[in-house]
Amino acid sequence: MHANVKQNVVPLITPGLKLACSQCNLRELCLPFGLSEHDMGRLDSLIGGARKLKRGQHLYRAGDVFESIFAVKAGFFKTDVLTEDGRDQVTGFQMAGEIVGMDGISTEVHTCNAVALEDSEVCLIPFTELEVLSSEIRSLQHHLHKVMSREIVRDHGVMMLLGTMRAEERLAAFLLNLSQRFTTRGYSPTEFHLRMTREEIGSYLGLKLETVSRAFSRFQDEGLISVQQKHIRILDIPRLKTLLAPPDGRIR
Amino acid sequence: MHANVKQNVVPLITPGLKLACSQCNLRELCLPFGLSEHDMGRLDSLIGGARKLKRGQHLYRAGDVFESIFAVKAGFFKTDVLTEDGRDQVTGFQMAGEIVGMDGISTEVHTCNAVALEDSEVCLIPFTELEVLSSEIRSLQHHLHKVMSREIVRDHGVMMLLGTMRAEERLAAFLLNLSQRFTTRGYSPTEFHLRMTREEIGSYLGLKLETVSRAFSRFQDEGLISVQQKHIRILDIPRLKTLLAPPDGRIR
DNA sequence: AAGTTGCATTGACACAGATCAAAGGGGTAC
DNA sequence: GTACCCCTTTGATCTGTGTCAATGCAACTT
Repeated sequence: MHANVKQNVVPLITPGLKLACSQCNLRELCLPFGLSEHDMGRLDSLIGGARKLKRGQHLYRAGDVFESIFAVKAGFFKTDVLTEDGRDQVTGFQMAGEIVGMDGISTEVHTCNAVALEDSEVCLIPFTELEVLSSEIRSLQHHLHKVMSREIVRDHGVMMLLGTMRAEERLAAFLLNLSQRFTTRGYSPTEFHLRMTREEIGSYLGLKLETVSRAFSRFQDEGLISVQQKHIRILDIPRLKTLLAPPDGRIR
Repeated sequence: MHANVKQNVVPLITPGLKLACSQCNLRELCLPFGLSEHDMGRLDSLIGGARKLKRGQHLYRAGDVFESIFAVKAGFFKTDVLTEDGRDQVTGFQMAGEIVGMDGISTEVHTCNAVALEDSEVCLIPFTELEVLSSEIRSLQHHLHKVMSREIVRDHGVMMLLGTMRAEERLAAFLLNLSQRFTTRGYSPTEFHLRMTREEIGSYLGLKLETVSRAFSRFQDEGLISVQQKHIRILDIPRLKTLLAPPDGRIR
C-alpha cells in the first residue's frame, strides 16, 4: 500500500553531523533531562552520531535487529505495526525530543516500522552502551525508566481513545494532543501542518480516511477549526475540549 | 459503577508469607529470569514481602504515590484507567508471573487502578531499590528493560486489536491470548474460568457487554467453544485462529 | 505549461454494533 | 438454606461509521 517501497536505501550515519546534547535545545525534552554538565558529556560520547532521513525513508523495519534507540532531533515520524494477515495500525507519531525504537528491547528485534513523514534527523543511541552508562549514572537510569513508562502510559491513553471514544471525540483528542506537543516545543498551538495523510490519521485513530475527512469538515462547518488540506488552524480550543467531555457527564 | 467501593481497606503486608524467588516456580516467567543463584538471593533480599488481596480489593489506585512494582504470585488482576469525564477502559488482565504497576514510574504517581479479580497474592518490589540493584546486576537491569518493552509491545497489540478488528475477531484474539498464557503456566489451553465479567471483557475489547455475550453465543452455536457463564472450553483452536486472518487476505 | 498521480472531499447506501428492554440463572451473603 | 442481587442472555430497533463511487484539488514531473 505504501508507495515508498523502493526508497529502501539504508540511511548512512553522518559523522560530521554530531551535535552534543549539551548544545541541543531539545535536551530538556529528551534523554539527557536532569543530567549534570559532566554526565551529559558522558552521554554525548556514546551517542553514535546523527542520521538524516528523507521523507518516506524507514528508520527501521519490523524484523530488523535491535541495536539502538533513536532520539528525534528534527522532523516527524510515524510507527506502525503490520501483521501477516494484512492488518496495519499506526501506533504513534513522534516529533523532536521524543524517543523511538523501544519496542525492540524486549525481543532484540524491532516489532514495528518507523518511517520519516518529512525530512528528518535522529540521534542514534546504542542501547547496550546506554545500559552500561545508565548503571553508572543514577539519574540517567531513572530517566530512561521514566521515558519507557511514559510510553506505556501514552499507550493506555490511546487504548482509552480507541476503546471508548466516537469519531469526532477521537479527532478532537488527536488535534489537542498535537497542539499541546507543539506548544511544548515552542511552536504555535493553533496553527500547524499535518505531516501525515488522512489515511494515517485514520489508522492511528481506528477510523477510515473518509470518516476523518468528514470529521474535519464538520469541525470546520462549526467554526472549531479551519482546514485546508494539511494546514490546520484551531479556532476554538476550549470548545474542542468540551467535545471530549460529554455534557451529560456519562457517569456509567 | 463498581460495587467494591467499600472494600477500600489497605491490604497489609504479610511478612511471614515471604517466599524466595529461588523457591518460586514462577521464576522463569518473572523478574528473576536469567539470574544466577547468587544474584537471585540479592533480589530476594530487597523484595518487600508478599501481599494478599481478596477479590475486589485494589492493589493500588490512580493517584496513589508510586513506590513499588508488583509481581503477581497467584491470582488474577485487571488494570483500568478512568478519566474525569467518566470514561473507563480496562487496559489489561494480569496473571501469575506478570509485573503490574509500571505505569507509575513516569510521574511517581499511578495512573491506573489495579484490582484483584479473585483472591490473589503479589510480591512487592520497591522500585528505587530495584534500580539500585539493577545498576549492579547487568542481567537484572536488562531483563527489567525487556519487561517494560514487552509491555509496550503488548499495548501495540491491543491498539491493533482495537483499531482494526471486528467484534468476533477481538473476542477470538482475546480467548487465544488467554489460552496461550494459561499454557505457559501449565494450565489447560482449552478449559478455564474467566475471572472477569462480560462488561470487563467488553471494556478491554472496546465493545459493549451485550456484544461480548452475543459473540460468545455465536461461537458456541458454531461449535468453536462451549460457554457456561464464566466457564469456557475451547473446542476448535485452529478454526478460532482462522477468524483472525480474514480469508480474503484483506490486503489494503 | 500540461499531464500525471496521489490525496482529499463529498454523497448514497449498507451494516455491525450500540442501545433499550425484559427475563432467566447462579453465586454470595446472611 | 434461602433470598437477593448481579451477571448474563436474548430480542427489537436505532445509528454511527464503513463501504463504494465519483469528483476535485494540488504538487511534482517532464
